[in-house]
Amino acid sequence: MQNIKEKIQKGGLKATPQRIAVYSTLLKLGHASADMVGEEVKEVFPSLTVATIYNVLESFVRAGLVVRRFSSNNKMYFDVNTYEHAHLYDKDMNTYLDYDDPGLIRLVTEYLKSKEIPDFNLTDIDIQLIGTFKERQQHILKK
Amino acid sequence: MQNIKEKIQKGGLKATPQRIAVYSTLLKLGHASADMVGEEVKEVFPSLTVATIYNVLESFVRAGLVVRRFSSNNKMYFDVNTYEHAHLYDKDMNTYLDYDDPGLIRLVTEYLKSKEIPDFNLTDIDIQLIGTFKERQQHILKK
DNA sequence: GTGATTGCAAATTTTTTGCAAGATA
DNA sequence: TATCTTGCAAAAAATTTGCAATCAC
Repeated sequence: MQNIKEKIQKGGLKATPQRIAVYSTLLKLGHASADMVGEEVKEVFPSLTVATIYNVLESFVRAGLVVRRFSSNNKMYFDVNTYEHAHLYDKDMNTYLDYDDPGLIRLVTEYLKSKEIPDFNLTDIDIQLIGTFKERQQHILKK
Repeated sequence: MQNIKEKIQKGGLKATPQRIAVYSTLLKLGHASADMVGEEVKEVFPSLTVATIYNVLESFVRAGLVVRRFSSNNKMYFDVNTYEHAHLYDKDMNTYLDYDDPGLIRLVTEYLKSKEIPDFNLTDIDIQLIGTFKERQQHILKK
């Protein structure tokens, strides 16, 4: 879409085809590790290099288009949804699912407003609900 | 201490000197990446290998003595404090600090009790307060 | 004694870098 | 055109593996 291009430019970045491809892949995936993006983006843009993918993702983070996601395996994850939302994290599969519950975020934000954490400049709240999905995708083997 | 040995054995593991060294290092550090543990443990046990450190940490995780910490850089972190607590995460320095606020955890736990998340077996809640520490350690350069 | 654990070295996986060529605003 | 961005290949960083020697129980 055209508005992807605009978003990228609004971040002060040049809207190259590579960036557009990565961004729209991220929109599709929601949150993904660098190589999940790589796998997926190759479908539409086979010539993209890993190095470029990392470059692009890094530029997105700097521009605030995307946010680094936390994980407990040793991979960097990225997330396009910059609105506030929590995550369900499947610890067996290392996968994320958005958990969209404005009430939860609001609750915590309100609570923290009353506390003043000394010497800390709070910019973000990240809530992960850790567990496992019952059945469903359990047949997919961890590689 | 003697009770480190007991804790390790209580987890069904053999209390080897390496494990004792790693565990007491973790107690000292609170939470640390594998190579932070490595750096630190070498002081007291110089012959320890990286491979062993990873083995030991992995065995601790399996035994429930230690918990994998979430991070947004590409490193695995580990945490000995298995009681529930939130974390302050300094995004510039990639460091953690315990944020010990039982009220916060309780608040969220209570809230989620009322919700039933479909198909999800919730085992843990992880709250990260992301930001930067004002001054203080800012002079330490990121490597 | 026996099975679990260590340590080595080498392999894998993930991320980063330097730099020349190319594309964007 | 001037600057930013890409792509390559190679390096660095982080984690894992196979296997023989060793140790804890």
